[in-house]
Amino acid sequence: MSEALSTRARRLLDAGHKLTHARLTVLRVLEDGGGHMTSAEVLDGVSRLDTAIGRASVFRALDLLTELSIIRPTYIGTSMTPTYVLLPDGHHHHIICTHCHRVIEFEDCGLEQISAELEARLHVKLSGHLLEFYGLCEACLKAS
Amino acid sequence: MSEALSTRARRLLDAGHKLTHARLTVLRVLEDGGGHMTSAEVLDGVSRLDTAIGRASVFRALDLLTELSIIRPTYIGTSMTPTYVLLPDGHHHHIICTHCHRVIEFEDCGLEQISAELEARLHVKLSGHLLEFYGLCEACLKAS
DNA sequence: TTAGATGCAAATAGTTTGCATTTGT
DNA sequence: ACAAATGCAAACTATTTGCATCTAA
Repeated sequence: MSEALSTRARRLLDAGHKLTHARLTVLRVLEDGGGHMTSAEVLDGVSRLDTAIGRASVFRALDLLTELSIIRPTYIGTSMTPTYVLLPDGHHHHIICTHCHRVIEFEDCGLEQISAELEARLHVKLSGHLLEFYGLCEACLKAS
Repeated sequence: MSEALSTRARRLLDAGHKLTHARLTVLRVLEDGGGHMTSAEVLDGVSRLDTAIGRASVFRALDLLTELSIIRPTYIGTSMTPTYVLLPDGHHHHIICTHCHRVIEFEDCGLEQISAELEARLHVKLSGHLLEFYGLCEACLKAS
């Protein structure tokens, strides 16, 4: 492990967790996959890189990454299983079409200010956020 | 059904769905429960009101309500099962403590403006949103 | 060195399904 | 009247667990 640590790997370390092969592999799969993957896709990607990594470790890694606000499980569509979204700089924003379940991502929107205000007012320490809008995408809007 | 329809019931009708006993009961349980319930809690509340309502219908109702942006499944804590949140006026905002999983709700924050801007720019029709912040609550912050 | 993390496979539990029957409109 | 929704219970499938072993720090 002579190479520089990725920011996310560093956050694991800083929080007192070990940088294990399983965890780093899950992280890599999420990053390569664009950070918008179901657990099944992550499991698949991981075992493609290394058959020896167990399913349980993948779930444990996903839980840990969630705990650290590095990823966030969210529901897209009707499926009962979540999609994990990377929170690149601690945040993420998207629109979910409630009809075709397409996801449209968009850039930031000045939530830092709200975040700072909440921290001051409620005495909390915020590390990230997710903003989801629901509605009809252009195509479904036209079709309706 | 001579009484006035609740706004939410009306939305079901308007979308072409029937106002069945099962659906209305699920809605009522969610409303009475404060709109922050796991599927287990909803199932429990429903069968408390009417034993005859089947589990499957509850899940089907939750799916439908989600489709209509009346509720939104979200992950609190580490549990694999979602918590359903009512989107009272189409939106909801909360802070989730990543350590103790406490949920702190807060009031609006001027997202209507962003919403309008996105609608214009992306040609979509938005019906609601959910804004989640992640971080440490006051208690966990002090303890750390 | 040693607490923490892993892999395995069995156990669990939450959700979905198929279909005959009932219900809302 | 009749399409839509229901209840049932069986079938599924994703996730979790317990534990002996291994490994990162």
